[in-house]
Amino acid sequence: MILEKKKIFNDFAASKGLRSTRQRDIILDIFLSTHQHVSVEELYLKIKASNPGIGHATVYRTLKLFSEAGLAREILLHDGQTRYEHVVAGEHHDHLVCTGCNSIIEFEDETIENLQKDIAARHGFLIKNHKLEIYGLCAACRQ
Amino acid sequence: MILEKKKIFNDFAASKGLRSTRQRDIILDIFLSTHQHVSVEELYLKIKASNPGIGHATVYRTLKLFSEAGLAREILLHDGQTRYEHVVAGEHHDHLVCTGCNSIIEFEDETIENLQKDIAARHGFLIKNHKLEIYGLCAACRQ
DNA sequence: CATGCTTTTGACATTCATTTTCAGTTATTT
DNA sequence: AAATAACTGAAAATGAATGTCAAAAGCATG
Ligand SMILES: [Mn+2]
Ligand SMILES: [Mn+2]
Ligand SMILES: [Zn+2]
Ligand SMILES: [Zn+2]
Repeated sequence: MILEKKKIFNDFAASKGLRSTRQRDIILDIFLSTHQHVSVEELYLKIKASNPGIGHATVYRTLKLFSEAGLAREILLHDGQTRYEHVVAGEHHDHLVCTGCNSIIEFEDETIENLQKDIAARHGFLIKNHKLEIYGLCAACRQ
Repeated sequence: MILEKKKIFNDFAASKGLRSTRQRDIILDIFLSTHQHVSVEELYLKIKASNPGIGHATVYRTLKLFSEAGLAREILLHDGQTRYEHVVAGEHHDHLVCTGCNSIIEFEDETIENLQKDIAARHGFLIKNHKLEIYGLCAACRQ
């Protein structure tokens, strides 16, 4: 799984003529060790703990590369911080975002996905990606 | 229509003990004269053209009030600028956003809305609001 | 309509996430 | 090893949005 992801990135890097660097290896390792929906700052702090030398800019730049490589997906919720989540090949999901405790519940709904395709088709629109976020209170926070 | 919206705002202002000011009147007039999805900066520039005195902060503050009053809805697309659109009572729609020409197509789909409610219910989640944005290329930009 | 109290305003400073810059470092090719 | 090009990180810059605060304006009261 992790090796597979590293291979995906290496192949992407090779195809783009990118160099293999210590920083990219470290950032990838640490990104792969995180759970869903890490903010750049969270990741940066985690990286800095073991590798004090690595700078903000490099983390930002590298996460964008992961995103291009198809390893990561950028998520923009409503708190002004960009988050990244792991991409699982062939899978897609959307989010229920709790504004009480900031937790995120993932869901998939094929019918919604298909309806989106229908709507786009009806307008001659070519879908690149989409975001469906439902904001509210999770079961725990409703009490 | 416009008078009705002004009344909604006046009632809201009254209920909140807000004062009636020249600036709020002007900003409301100009907001009501715009079409969908104006960015704060666009609106600010339009306002400044006829009323050079009005400041950025006031425009930001006032748009938030319109939003609270139920006249306007905040929209956060992927360009880092907050936009506002007109709220039509009892109506809701989502957006197809063209990344080629920045145009926005609105759509409504009751089935999607209901499926969202089902999903939320299944997770014991209380919906406050949601956003569904489909990014891609409009018919014109696909050519 | 003068007074006094409270809200509002706007210039300016500040914040905060992200991006840019650029000189020094490092990876890769020869 | 030298040449070349990409990469890095510190610091500065950016840009949207918010906070500050003294002056201005709205509103209630006598
Ligand atoms: Mn997710
Ligand atoms: Mn709209
Ligand atoms: Zn919660
Ligand atoms: Zn277009």
